[in-house]
Amino acid sequence: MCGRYSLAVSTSEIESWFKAELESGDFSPTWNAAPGQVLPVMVRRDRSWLRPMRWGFQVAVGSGSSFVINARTETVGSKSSFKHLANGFRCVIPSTGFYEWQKRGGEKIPYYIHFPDLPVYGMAGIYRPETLEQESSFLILTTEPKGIIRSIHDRMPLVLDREGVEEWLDGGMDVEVRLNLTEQARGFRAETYTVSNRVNRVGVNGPELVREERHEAVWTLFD
DNA sequence: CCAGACGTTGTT
DNA sequence: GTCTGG
DNA sequence: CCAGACGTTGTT
DNA sequence: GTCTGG
Repeated sequence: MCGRYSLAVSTSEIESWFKAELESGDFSPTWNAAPGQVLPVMVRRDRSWLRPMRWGFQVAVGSGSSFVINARTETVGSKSSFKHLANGFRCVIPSTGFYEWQKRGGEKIPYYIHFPDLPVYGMAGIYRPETLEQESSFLILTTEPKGIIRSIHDRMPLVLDREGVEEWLDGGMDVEVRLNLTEQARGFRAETYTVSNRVNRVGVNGPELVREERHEAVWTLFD
């Protein structure tokens, strides 16, 4: 699953990597992007835009509702809550790395995961457009973890390189077909290591959050 | 038409 | 609220 | 994702 | 246990 990530680059670097223009506002680099925050998200209209959106939204479930921050790639195209968004409101969330918590005994140990060959990348997402009642908000799609990441957690975000970003945003294909295409292995390295549990506190931020405590491995993401 | 499900984890 | 299944 | 709160009155 | 806030 993906519940925290870093976006440790300036707005202008995001604009240039994604060839997109910021619609409004400004963003500082962050090493602790968390659900509930407003973050830059790429959408495609006439051209590519970076739009401020809130991470997560309420989904009706049972008689009540739940705050959801992820959707499974396996089911996003068929679940009633997400199907319409997956077909019409796809987006890409800029990122420079993400965190996963490994359960070890009763402890949860945070790992930072990033890609040395892909220092900036996108995560596939869907979003709810702005309405009179509610601001725009997004979810991050999750998938089966690949390679070394399997030893940390059983889900991870759907990571997109430049080509993947185009495949996810472009064209008129059915969302199931599109996901199959987007999930094709492309083979780049993932570096993973444990970090300080200071990242647990959403109010804490700074480059020290991604400082390595214990190195685990550099491995191929897709094998 | 109505009834029932509808999201993610992780744990048992 | 909205979709699927019957 | 994690952290932290989680009830009611009435009074200041 | 469950909800809210970040």
